Order: sequence, then structure tokens, then C-alpha cells
Amino acid sequence: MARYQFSDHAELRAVSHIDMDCFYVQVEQRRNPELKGKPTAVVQYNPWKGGGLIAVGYEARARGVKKQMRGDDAREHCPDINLVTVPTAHGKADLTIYREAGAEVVSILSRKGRCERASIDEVYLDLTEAAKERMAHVPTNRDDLHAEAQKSHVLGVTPNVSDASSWLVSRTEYSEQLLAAAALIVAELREAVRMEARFSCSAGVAHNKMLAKLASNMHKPAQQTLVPLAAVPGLFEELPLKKLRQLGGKLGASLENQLGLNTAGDLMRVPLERLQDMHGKNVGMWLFRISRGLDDDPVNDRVLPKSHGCSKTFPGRNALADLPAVRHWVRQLALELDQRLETDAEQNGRFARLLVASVSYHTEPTLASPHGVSKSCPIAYGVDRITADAFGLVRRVLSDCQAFYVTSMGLSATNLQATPEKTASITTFLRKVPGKQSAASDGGAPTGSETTDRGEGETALDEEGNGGLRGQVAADEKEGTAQIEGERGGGSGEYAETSTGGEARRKTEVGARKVKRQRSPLRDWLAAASGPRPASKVISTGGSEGKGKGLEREVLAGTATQSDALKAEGRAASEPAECGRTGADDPALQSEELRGDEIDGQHALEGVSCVERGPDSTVGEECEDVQLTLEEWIGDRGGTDSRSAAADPEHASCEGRGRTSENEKGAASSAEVAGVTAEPTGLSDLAKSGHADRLDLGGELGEGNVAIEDRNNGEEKADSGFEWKGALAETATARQVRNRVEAPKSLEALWQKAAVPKTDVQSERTVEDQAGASREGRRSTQSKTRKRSLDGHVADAKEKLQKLWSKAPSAKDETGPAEVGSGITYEFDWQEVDQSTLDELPLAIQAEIRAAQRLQMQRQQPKAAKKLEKAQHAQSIKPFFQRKSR
DNA sequence: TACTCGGTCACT
DNA sequence: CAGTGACCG
Repeated sequence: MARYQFSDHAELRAVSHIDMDCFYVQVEQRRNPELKGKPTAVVQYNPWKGGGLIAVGYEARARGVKKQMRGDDAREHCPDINLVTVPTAHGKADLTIYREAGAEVVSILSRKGRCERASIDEVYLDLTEAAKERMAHVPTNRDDLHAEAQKSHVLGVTPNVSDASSWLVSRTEYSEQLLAAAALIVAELREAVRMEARFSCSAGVAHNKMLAKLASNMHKPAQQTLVPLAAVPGLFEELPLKKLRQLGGKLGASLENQLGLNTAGDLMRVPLERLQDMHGKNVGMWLFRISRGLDDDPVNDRVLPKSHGCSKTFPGRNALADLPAVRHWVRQLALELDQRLETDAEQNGRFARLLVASVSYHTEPTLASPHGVSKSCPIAYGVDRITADAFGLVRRVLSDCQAFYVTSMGLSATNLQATPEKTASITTFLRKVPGKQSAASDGGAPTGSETTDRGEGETALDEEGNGGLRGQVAADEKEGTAQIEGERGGGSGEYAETSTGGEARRKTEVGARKVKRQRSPLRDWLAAASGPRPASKVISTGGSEGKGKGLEREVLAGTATQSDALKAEGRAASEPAECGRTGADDPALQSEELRGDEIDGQHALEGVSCVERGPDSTVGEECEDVQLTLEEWIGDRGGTDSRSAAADPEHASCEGRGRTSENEKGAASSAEVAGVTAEPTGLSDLAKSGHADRLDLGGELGEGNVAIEDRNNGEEKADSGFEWKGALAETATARQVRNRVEAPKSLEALWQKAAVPKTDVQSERTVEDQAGASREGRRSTQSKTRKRSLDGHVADAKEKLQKLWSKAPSAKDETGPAEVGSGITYEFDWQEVDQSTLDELPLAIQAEIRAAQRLQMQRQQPKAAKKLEKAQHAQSIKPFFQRKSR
């Protein structure tokens, strides 16, 4: 036992868990003050039995209303209850207002120490440092205690205000002093929340997360509870096992059932070996420790969610039974998800990398428990892309079914990243500063960095797509009819290998990279729009600060002609009955070669269209706006070097609605040239101000981003469940701008990103045949088929693009100061830049500068680097809060 | 025929 | 790593 006791003050933490009191209700009461003091509950829209309660106010709780009730039940218990319905959007509940309120609270609670957002209405704080500082100033007089602090409860001390206050001011034990000081800080924070956000919350204060969480729930609402170490044994003796975090479910049940345990104290008496035998080494040890009130789980420094998801259930006979309905709802979910992603990008500079679609379904109406499956793919921003990709994923799931009943669907965007993974891009260009020696370039080219390697382009592959119109069938929710809407998606690819040079060449270039620059009206405009430059030295790039709200532009490729394959797509979508069939009745679906041929056919490579949509684009709002030929698009980008010219707006003739938008010069002007460049779309602000260096905005489409290492691991990848549909919706570059993802690292990877997930198209064989065949056998057959198809595309695409590139006039490149992307040139000494200058920079640039600084320090003082990282992290979230708390 | 709609984490 | 499942509220 002794070894588990705190022996060193340095290990002792002061942790708080803060939990908003019936948060959704408070949010609604703040919105509508008439509800204050009245029995209130928030119900989620759901006509069945009055909707489900997701929050119940304390007045209503006093009247017996419980969270598990439906709205109707609540009314029975409390006839005068105010039932507030959660806002809805896109046909589903929309929790945005609660998320925003939660962020508001977090911005207040994160002031005094490391803060971890645990959920929409809960945070953990590590107040160790703040408490230590505060310990010197703990009032010795009870009258000096803050009013909120006087309401503290101290476990093991008579729950009497004055006693608690006495306790707070009279500690002699270090651990208790620490908690007492933390409790005062927490009281102040809670008071700040009450005053500034007008929300009440409850808190627990203890030495770790588990105890703090336990404590926050002990006295609600608007109170706080402190759990001194000494109180643990007494507390646990009576505490039901299930109250411990993580033991509320099956694990807790199994402990109860198999070991006959009831309380946490019971658990404490189970030998470690027994626990480990039953639940494994890790879980066993974890149980052993938590039963003693010990918990090492750190308070993470994270105030933003790690993923965004939205989902909807279709219970009972609401289950979706055909693809049009599925697609409709996928789109509704995509609308919300896209909005949230854009908001996150604008506010926090973060971009998701992965799209996950989850489906719960059964295959017979009678089947009891639904089957849950999730599939994922790289995410491309934009409602249409999300819709198309997610629908592909979902359809992949359902394609094996003769019939399906989807009872729930969800989309989520994960792998949110705020900063480039590697510092390659900035270190690369920092090295270029004339007369300045960059530490980052010493220590050799970060050869381990794929990002850097990629930038040097062993094989530069540029790609653009031509899509086709795919018939999209969207069920009209109200009328129950279906309507066709055009959707650009898919699109066939075209490739050029514009640069070769293997390992040797790359290595030399890493050391002495030259970045060519070309003047272009876009560049000029961005530069002009960006306003005066700060004073000078180094170069970074970012782009205009100009607001681009309003119309968004997407560079999408498309043909006006529907290929047979695309028609087939439409058919598949509109005729769900086909799901699960082999497509034998449709030649277009019979083999992948066939599909490939069609898609690669003449008509598939005709145009690049510039599509615009409003920020709140809804079904049917998109319109095809501009058509450019591929040649026009490629236009002035000539040269065979991968890092050649920028797109030339002269060659881009955008016409149509977009031109006459009500937007001011920003949108209009950039739109003019944007159709063919990587003009940021819905993420305009951020794209312009942020990741330009990585993503190569505003020209230089051949630049590093699109260079791809030709690591050919095709065989393997080709078997991973994707099929080539030959349709790229947009250029790799444009897509990266939207995605903020690194270029695919292999040719195969590139295709996979472009590919639509495997659909119901399988082989000529019938379902019966397949049922008889072994899975392995079938898969390998498919793999071969797919591989042949891909090879055909490679050859074709390369040839075509090479032709185009050779036709294009070569660019007049200036070799100027290293610049990647276009837009503002920020000039400063990155090694000595002061905080206020740094603060002015776009978030992404800030992040890269910090990363570069860290990298440098890492070499010089590895230990200090860790500290710096922490400090920087705290710094990096500041803008978010500054914005939020305004 | 119904605990929604979010989230996080660990395992494999 | 993609996918599943446990757990939380």
C-alpha cells in the first residue's frame, strides 16, 4: 500500500472537474428568461411520445421529472412543465447553440490552468500550479473567503458552511492546503462563469480526475465539493461500484456479478492478481488503483473537440429502406457536418482528415438488433464531396443486402489537425532567406520527413479531373417523391508526370531549393488586398486577410455529358431494388474494365467547371457556372518542371452568375481567376490566410503539394476495397486546398482518394455464385480486374497530360526569394519574432513558426523544448478564446 | 417500432 | 490502420 501513497509533493496535483448544471436547460433559460425559475426540460424533436428529454431543470426534477422520460411522461408528472424543443436544421436536431455556449464556458474556465474539455458541458482543470501560487495567499480569516468558496463542501467535514470555511482556512497538511487553494480558485472561476456567462455550475476538487468527477456530482446545483485524501476510504466504503467512472457499464456489472462486489470498498479488497487474471494486466491494475482513489490520468490541454459528428436515428418504421432516402439523409448530415467543419476551420484553423460514415441497419424488418458498421475515407470539404463520399461508403455497406432497413446513420469528421504534421514546408523556405542562416536547415534535410521529400518532387503528378454529371436522386422528404438533381462528382482523371528524378536529385535539391515565382494577376491582387506589410526580413506566405464571406467557389471538373457509367450511377441511386444485384442486366456494370473505358472515353475529359454555391447551400442550389476546357485550365502552367508556373487568369474565362455576385472585390476578383486555380472555397478566409505555404494557393499548381512520391505499392492497395471510377471531381491541388491534406504519397493512394468506395458493382457472377465462392477467392479475382483497369488509366492519363503540358507555353520563372503560395509576404526574423508580431500572423503560420522554433530548440536543448511546446500550445489556443469571449 | 445525438478511448 | 465496441451524459 505504501508505495501507492503520495510521497512527494511534486506529484500531488490539484484537479477540478466542473460540470454545468442541467446545461441545455440553462442555455434555453438564458435565451428565454421567462423560463427562469420555472420547471423546464429540453426535448429533442421527435414526435413520438412528445420527444425525448435530454435535460431537465431542477424545478422539474423536484416534481419527479426524470431524464429518461419522454415529453408526454414529463407532462404527466408536471403538467406545467415548459418543454423546450431543441433547434432543428436539415431535418434533425442541431446542438450548435449548446456547443457554442459550452465553448463560452470553457473560455472562462481555462483561465487558471490546463483545461480539458471533457464534453459539451464538462471540463477538467489542472490547477496544481495556480494552487501552489495561491497557497501563499490563502486567507487566514474566514471573512476573506469568497462567498462562493464558503459554499464549498468538504468531504469528511460536517456539511456546514462555516465548518467548510474553517476547514479551508485552517489546513496544515500540504495536500489539503493545495486542495483548499484550488477550491478558492475554482470558486472564483465558477463565479466568473456565473457573472460573465450567466450559467451556474458545480465542481469537484481533488487530487485527480476520478475523485474530482465523483465530487462534482455530490452537491448540485451551484456548489462545489472538495475531496481530501483522508476522506477517500470512508467515501468508498459506501460508494456503489457503478458510480466510479468507467464502471457504470458492463465492466462494473461483471465485477458485481462475478465477484459479488457492491461498493468501491469491496473492490479495494480484491487482490490485484485476481483483478488482473479476470480483466487483464492493464485493466486489473487500473481497477486496483482507482479502488484506492488513485488515478494518474492527466488533465490534457485540449479545449476543442477532437472530432465532429452528426447522426440521426430512424427507429422502427422510419427505417430507411431505399437508396434515395439514404442519400437524402446522408446529404442532410453532410450539410450540417460541412458547416461545422468550416466553422472550425475559420475559428481554430483546424481541418479534418478522415470522414467516417456509420450505419446501423438490419436486413429483415423483424430482425431484433441492428447491425452497426462504419466505413471511412479521406475527407474532402464541401457538401457535395462529403455527400458523395459518404454515400459511397454507406452504399458499400448496404450493397451486400437484398433489402435493408437503416435505423441510424452518422457522419463524423475526425483526425482534426491544427498544424501541419511536419515542419517541412516552413523549414524549407526559411532556409532560403538570403543572408540568413536557418537553423532549421542544419542538421540536414529532414530526410525522414515525407513532407519535405514530397516537396522536392521525385515524381510530380498533377491531376485534374473531369467529372461527369452524376444523376443524383434525392428523395423529397415531404412529398415522398424523388427528384433528380445534378451532382458533380466522380470525374475522370488525367495525369502528367512532369518531373522525374529519383533519390539522387531529391537529395541535392533539398539542400538548395529554388522556388520559382511567377507574376500573376491573382498574386498581384492578393498582394494588394493584403494591405501594408510589416517590417522585414523573412518571408512567409499566407494570403489575403480579405474576407471572403459570401459566395464560395469550388473548382470542380465535369463534363456535361453523362456517360453510361454515370447513368448507371444514377440508376443505382434511384432504384434501390438493384442493390445487391450483380448488375448483370446493365452492361455498364458488368466489369470494371468496361467502366474504365467509358469513363476514360473522349467525352470524359472535356471540361473544368467552376461551380459556386452559397454558404448555406442547400439541395438544388448549386449551379454549373463556368466551363473551361482542360487546355484552358492548364493554360499557362507550362514547363515540365513540377514547380513551374502559376495559373494564368487570362486563360480562365469565368462567366456566369458568379461574376455578378453581390460580393465586393474580394470574392469577385478572386473568383475571376479562381476557377482554375486553387482558390479556396468555403474556407476562403482561412485558406487565404493560413496554409498557403503548404497548399500552394493562388498559383504554382505544379508546386510541391502535388508532387508525389511514386512508391508503388499498388498491388496491395488495389485490393483494399476501392474501385477506380475514373472520376475526379477536382484537381488534386484544389482538393488539397479544400482538404488541407498532404498529397497522397503514392500513385495508388492518389487514385484511392479519387476513387469512390467500392459499390454494389461486383462481378458478372450472380449472387448465388458468389455465395458459393469463398471470400478470398472472390476478392482476389476482383483485385486482378481492378489492377488491369488501373494500369490502363495510368498509361492513358500520363500520355494525355504530357501532351497538354508540352503544348503549354513555358513559364517565365523568376527565381526570387523563397515563396510558396501567394499572398501576403510576412517579413520578420522567425527566430526572434516577438509575441505581438506572431499574434498578428495567420494561425497556420504561427503554428509553423512555433514548430520551427521548437525544432531548433530540440536540437539545442531537448529539455527546454518540451517546456516551450507546452507554452506554445497554450499560446496557440488564445485566438480562439479571444474571439469567443468577445 | 423507439434513449437522441452527440463525444472519447482502447483493442485488435 | 480501419473498424468495432465500451462508456459517458
